[in-house]
Amino acid sequence: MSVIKRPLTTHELFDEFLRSNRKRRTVERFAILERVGNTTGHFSAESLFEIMQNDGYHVSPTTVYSTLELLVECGLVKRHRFNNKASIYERASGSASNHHHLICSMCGKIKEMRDSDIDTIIKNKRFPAFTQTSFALNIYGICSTCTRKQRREKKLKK
Amino acid sequence: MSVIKRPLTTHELFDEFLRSNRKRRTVERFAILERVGNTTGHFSAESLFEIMQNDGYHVSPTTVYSTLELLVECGLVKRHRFNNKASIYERASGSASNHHHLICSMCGKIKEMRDSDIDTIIKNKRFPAFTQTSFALNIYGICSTCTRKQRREKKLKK
DNA sequence: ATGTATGCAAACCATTTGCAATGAC
DNA sequence: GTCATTGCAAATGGTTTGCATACAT
Repeated sequence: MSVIKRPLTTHELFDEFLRSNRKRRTVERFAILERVGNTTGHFSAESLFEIMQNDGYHVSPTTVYSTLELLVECGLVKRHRFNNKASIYERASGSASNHHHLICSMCGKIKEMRDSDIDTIIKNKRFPAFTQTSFALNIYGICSTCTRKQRREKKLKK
Repeated sequence: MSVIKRPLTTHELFDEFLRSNRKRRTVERFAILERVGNTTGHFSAESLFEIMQNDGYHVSPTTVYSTLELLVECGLVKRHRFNNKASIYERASGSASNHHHLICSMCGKIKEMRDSDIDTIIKNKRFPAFTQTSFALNIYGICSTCTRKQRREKKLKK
């Protein structure tokens, strides 16, 4: 009997999640998880669907949506609703590399940002009648490109 | 000539915003701003539209949407996209009373939370090539009601 | 006078739903 | 065998758009 502990793979985590919630472990669900595992940044339900198609793997959008919901539920994927209509997803890599988003109010571009001070202070906060599991921090502002654009436009007005 | 400074009213702020952006100061826009000023918590575009109707003031949903966008643009209103499909708005009261949201992942209920330590650390953060104007912090977790519900359900399973 | 804003209806489009067929258990 | 899941097509619903009319400038 092995006592060596290694972190569970995402496959194992998802498997266990499905098992313990009496949900079925279908090939589609694991095929989707696999493609999610290959993503590096943000992706939409639609782009994930296209990735599957390009791989020659047939799944319906319906299944992509429902599986993404499960993955969000079990914490393997994060879902964001920035300013566009479509939801944006991303892999929830280990909690160590939690990151936040800088969103330009002018062009909508999104950059990632890490800050352990912020992480620590928020994670250690306790709230009455509420058990924290995670948090999302979105910082709005103007990116340097748009700042320059703004300056140019102001000059023209004068 | 008066040198006494008082904070501008939201009406004045909006007026100035419209002026300087060469947008028209229509009665509808100010009528909507007035109703927004009477709200206390979260509201949707639809509920705001209904408030106007109940007041006997005729505006189209189109105008409500476009005016809300202007109000968000000039910082008088905040827009949130939590987990439902509809956007949620709220008045952006003075920056002093900035607040954040505790969102229950099970029932979706949203509570407000204030924390000056968190505010300070985030506000004072500087980012490369990005000028911060505001931020939104959403904390996810389980509310006490749902925690109790969870415990009951686990007992039943056994 | 000029052209933006309004309001209606129609379009949009990401997501959800209904339902028959499939397949995990 | 049972019943959740899949996949298609159709529905949903908040939001946006097109366009004629009204009105701020």
